[in-house]
Amino acid sequence: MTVTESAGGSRRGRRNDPDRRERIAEACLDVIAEWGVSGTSHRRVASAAGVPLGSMTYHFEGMSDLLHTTFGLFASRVAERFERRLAAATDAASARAAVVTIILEDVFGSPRDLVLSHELYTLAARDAAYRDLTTAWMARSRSALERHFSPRTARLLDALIEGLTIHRALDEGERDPADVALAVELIAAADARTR
Amino acid sequence: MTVTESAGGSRRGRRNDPDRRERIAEACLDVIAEWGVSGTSHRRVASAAGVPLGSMTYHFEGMSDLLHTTFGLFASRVAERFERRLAAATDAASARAAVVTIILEDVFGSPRDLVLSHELYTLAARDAAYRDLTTAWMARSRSALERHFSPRTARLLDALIEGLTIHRALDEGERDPADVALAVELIAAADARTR
Amino acid sequence: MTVTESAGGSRRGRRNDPDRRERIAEACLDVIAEWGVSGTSHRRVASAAGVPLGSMTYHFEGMSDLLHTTFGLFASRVAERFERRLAAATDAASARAAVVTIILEDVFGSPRDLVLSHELYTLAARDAAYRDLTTAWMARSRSALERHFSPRTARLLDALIEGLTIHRALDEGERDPADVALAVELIAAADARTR
Amino acid sequence: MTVTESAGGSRRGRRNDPDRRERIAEACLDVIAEWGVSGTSHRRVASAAGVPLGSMTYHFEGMSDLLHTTFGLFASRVAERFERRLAAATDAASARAAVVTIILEDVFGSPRDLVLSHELYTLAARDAAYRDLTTAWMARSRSALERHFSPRTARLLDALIEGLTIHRALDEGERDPADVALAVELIAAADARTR
DNA sequence: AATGAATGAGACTTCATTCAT
DNA sequence: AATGAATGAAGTCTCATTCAT
Repeated sequence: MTVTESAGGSRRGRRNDPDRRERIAEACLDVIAEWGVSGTSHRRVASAAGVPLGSMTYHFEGMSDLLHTTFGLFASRVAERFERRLAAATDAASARAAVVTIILEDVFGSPRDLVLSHELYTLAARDAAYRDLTTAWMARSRSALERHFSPRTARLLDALIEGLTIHRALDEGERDPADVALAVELIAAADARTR
Repeated sequence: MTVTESAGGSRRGRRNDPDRRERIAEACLDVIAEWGVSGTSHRRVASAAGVPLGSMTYHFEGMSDLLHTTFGLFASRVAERFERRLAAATDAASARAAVVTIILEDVFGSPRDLVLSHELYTLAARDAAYRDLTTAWMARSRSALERHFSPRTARLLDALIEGLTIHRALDEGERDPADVALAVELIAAADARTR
Repeated sequence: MTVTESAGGSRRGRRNDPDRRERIAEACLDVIAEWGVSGTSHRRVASAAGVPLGSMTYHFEGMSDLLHTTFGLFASRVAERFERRLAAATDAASARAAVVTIILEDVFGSPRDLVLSHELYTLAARDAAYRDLTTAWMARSRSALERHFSPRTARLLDALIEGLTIHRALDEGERDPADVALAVELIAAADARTR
Repeated sequence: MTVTESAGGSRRGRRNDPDRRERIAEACLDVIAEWGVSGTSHRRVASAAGVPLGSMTYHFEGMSDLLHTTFGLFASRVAERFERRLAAATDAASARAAVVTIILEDVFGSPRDLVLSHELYTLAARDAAYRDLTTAWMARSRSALERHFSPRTARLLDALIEGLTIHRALDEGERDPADVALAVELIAAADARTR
């Protein structure tokens, strides 16, 4: 193969580039984070990925295909981190602590992911074609929670995480981090009783 | 909304057709509901409102102004309904029932509002200029809840409503409506203890 | 824009260019003549008309609209010439001579019109949306012929004109102009008998 | 067709899949019938023929080569049918009947062939490179007619067929099939006299 | 011999905004 | 005060063709 351009001279060979598709999706994530779905164009993504414009519709059926692929990447990445957190918990108490950590650190801590989540939500709320992504994502979260909680509690905890996340993002007023721990306790406490 | 302008002295007038602006915002809401923020254009809104294209940039500074005004209208309308529900409650029990009703009927029941909410959330998550809208909206919700619950419980309930709403919208799997009532009970039960 | 506007003091403003649409159609005819319908693009027409690209879809709904308008112009222009020739004939003999002239001079004599005719025919053969143009055109020709011949003879003469035209255009072999006169006589001779 | 290449010695080979070229041309005919010459692309033809895109420019010099080959196939096929009809005629009367049949059934009866004919005509009217095809086609028709009619009558009959065909295709008004027989009689009658 | 990958040019169309009236 | 006309930029997508394999 012709390989990385650093080897060749000024020529930009790169004839076969099997990672091309993935690199584009990765760049697309950056573009969405910065410009929003509504500001995402083939041009901007191509430029961010360092590929010619014509490459976009060669590798992706169209904008929908590109967005779907990109958000699939994103959701799966976030879900993985979620799972890792909970897999590390050893008992009910540490599981509850893990949930609090997820909310306070993972979600509140990364504005980029938060923005991306909302972009996906909006897409999925409007267009069922993206709902497979959110459905699968939530299924993974729920499943991870079910290692430590009953199905019902898992559902409620997951919803709570979502709601706190949103309000943190959209409400400029200050919030007390202690609320998070309390809420988790309230919901999880039920688990002992109803399990 | 966009009070700034009409208050200023540099640009008087516009008093002779006060309905025009609002009619445009109303049409804009329809356009957003159908096409999304990303598909909303001056042309489409003008056409939906039955006003000439030139009218758009005459009555609104630009797209941001238009969107801000439009979503202000929307948020205020949804908040009003929320307040009305809770104002009708007479005691803690009926207040909890009101919350359940809000979730099951008002939110789950109107896909249009759900889509519009997400559009606004995404806008606000990315752009602080829209966060005054969401902040004010949530303040009204919280305040309405505080007629019956402690501030902390109000915050948690509000977050819960949000989270359940989202999951209902984005998860294609079936959900048990009874969960909603349970969750409200769990959160609100704390109120008695912590109040 | 640009509009070097010579004198004109109190003359109406040049901002409005009411002839714009027609000028574009005229330029489009040139482009089709040179590049064919298949080589006709907004860009080329805009450039030929000396208007900005954005002007194209402002003045015309789309390519179909542009082609339809343009060919309407063309057909009507050719039909006029046809009518004028026949209107000038005073008796059966001079009418037959007029038909021969039309074939030998008007049609054979202008390769441009011949090419344009074929472009329209192909369009109309495929797409019924253009058939109103050809139908109207033929109706005018027939009607002009009926000033001097019976309806049936008019139809046959018109068809003959068409056929000779095509063959002249597509057959590189030499043709005897006398054939044209003979054919017209053969068809028209029937007129005396069947009228 | 495109004999030039396979005859040359500089570019041997290609012997191991002789059907490939023809299969592509066949598919190209379908594509032209559906999309028109202007909508015909290598991609569409490759897809219709079930061959890889790269195969197109391998087997054909370019679009012109492809179109020329394809229309050669078409013209030869239509000419064959024409010849068969006339070869079956045994005397002047049955020959005239054959001509009427050709017009009424073969041409009027198959919209696909009509569209394809016009596509070729337009190509040939504009570009002399395709005129060898139409010239050869018409020579075959004329030759077939000359089995029964004088050269001059053959030419006129052929032109008449063409003209009636076009008018039938492009004029939405109703036509009387009897006209066809009459026209043939008028033209052919001359044959007896002038032969 | 044959082809999948890749690309730059250009296709049509929509857009927010400006400007003269 | 209000608007129709107009435009340059940018949108998505398709294309013929080249090239490395």
